[in-house]
Amino acid sequence: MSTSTRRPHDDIRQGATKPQPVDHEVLAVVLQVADAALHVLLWQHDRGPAAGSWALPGGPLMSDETLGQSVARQLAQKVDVRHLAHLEQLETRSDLERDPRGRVLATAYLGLVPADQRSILPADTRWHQIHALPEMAFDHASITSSGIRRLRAKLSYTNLGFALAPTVFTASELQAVYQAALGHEVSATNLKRILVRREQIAETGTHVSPGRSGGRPAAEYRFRKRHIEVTDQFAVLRPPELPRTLSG
Amino acid sequence: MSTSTRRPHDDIRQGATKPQPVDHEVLAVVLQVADAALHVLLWQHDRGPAAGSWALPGGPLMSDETLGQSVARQLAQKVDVRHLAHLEQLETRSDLERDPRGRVLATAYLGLVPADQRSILPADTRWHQIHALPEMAFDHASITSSGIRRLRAKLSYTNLGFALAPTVFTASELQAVYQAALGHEVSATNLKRILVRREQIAETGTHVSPGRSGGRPAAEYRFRKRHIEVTDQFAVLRPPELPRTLSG
DNA sequence: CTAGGTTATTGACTGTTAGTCCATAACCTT
DNA sequence: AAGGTTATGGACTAACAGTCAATAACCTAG
Repeated sequence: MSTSTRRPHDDIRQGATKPQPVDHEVLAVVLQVADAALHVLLWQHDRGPAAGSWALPGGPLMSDETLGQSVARQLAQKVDVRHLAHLEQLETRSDLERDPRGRVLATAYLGLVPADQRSILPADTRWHQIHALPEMAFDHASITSSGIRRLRAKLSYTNLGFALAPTVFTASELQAVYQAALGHEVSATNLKRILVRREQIAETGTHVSPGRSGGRPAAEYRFRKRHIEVTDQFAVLRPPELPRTLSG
Repeated sequence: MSTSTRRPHDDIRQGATKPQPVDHEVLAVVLQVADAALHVLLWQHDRGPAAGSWALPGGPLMSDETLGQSVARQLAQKVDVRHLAHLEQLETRSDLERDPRGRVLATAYLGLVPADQRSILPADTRWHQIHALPEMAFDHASITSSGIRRLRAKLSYTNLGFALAPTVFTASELQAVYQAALGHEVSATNLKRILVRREQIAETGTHVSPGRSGGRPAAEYRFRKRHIEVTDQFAVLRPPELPRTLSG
């Protein structure tokens, strides 16, 4: 103990290396579907060791804010944060060499913007297709991959689609969003049936105004919940007392 | 923008709050099944503001180690780390008030010990049943809940059972492990069939030596992989070109 | 006004996965 | 040998997912 006030625990062995405070930054992998492709928000360094390369939005953690507050504050400089339908913590990177300027821990977040939101971006900021990424700073490419992997996994067993789809959408539009996000073909028929059965989406009762497509007007749907929930369907080996559905 | 100096890197505006380095600690939620119950490893504070209450193993991050190295090093003081069959990052907590001694970020890990490993513990350290937890320090109870939630989810859609079960086990033993970890009844017949179909476990060809139980000798199994893998079965809306099985 | 094009929707059919139950197997002890 | 105990496998059902084709509801061209 002694009189030092800067110790997480009471009893710290002194060694060659000390538990000294470390710089900490926040980063965000912000994803949106547009033009049938998944995009990530990046901004371009104009100086420093990574000048010219593209980086995830973020910046240093301030002393009086939580990580969540920090990422929201810093994202606000790049995109309208009111457009973010979802924001969750992803992981914390701690490689000693991840930033050549010195040791910086980085906590990454995953943010999702619905496909119908149009953001006004600063001059140094752009959406990039995930299949045509530019040269990226530090470990940001790797962090981006983590974010995409997390999104794809959660699309399968949660209702996270609400954060990528428009508020109201047709089965075709939803299919296009999932297809772009998952990176492979998706059947609109099957997708709609699965999400209705899981009670993630419901018909609004309205239809697309006829004449726009030349075909039959499509029924419109919306997600029933706009916060993340895990599909219980998916929970293999569920408790025996719970009936799987209300039927029979 | 323009000449504004509020940029995440290179150039930091000085304000009321500064991006000053912050203390960082590592914590571990180490879980093991024993006596038909899930247990978590805790040690008891003998001084400081949380004296008497129980804490997760961990401690301050040193300046020359990654978070993963740090948690391994600190866990070694409480348990034989060679027993850990799995260790993964869980989340980073950043509440300003999580530790009354001052601001400390904490990155939590989830560690798993197979049921047949017997650890020799220090005097201040004990396994606690998760349904009979003592008073816990700071936000450690909440972090423990996160770890348990993560374990239970991953037991459903990954082969993470390998990290809780003994190397070789019978269907009954596996059922007991899953039942304790999941916290509800599990059918041994169904469990074995599901894990065999997913190709997570396979028969060793051996049987339990007769005479120990009075009944028919049980066949023994082992997990085929001892690193985590996601069940592809579970991936709803999988790519259409992939056949689901080899049949047909 | 009708024929044919386009998109959407529904239902039928199939195969896979999971949950339950019971008969049988393989050991034990008395 | 009978009866107890634990393990195993098969039968059955239900739920879930994937595919396809028929039909519906709009359009435009002629």
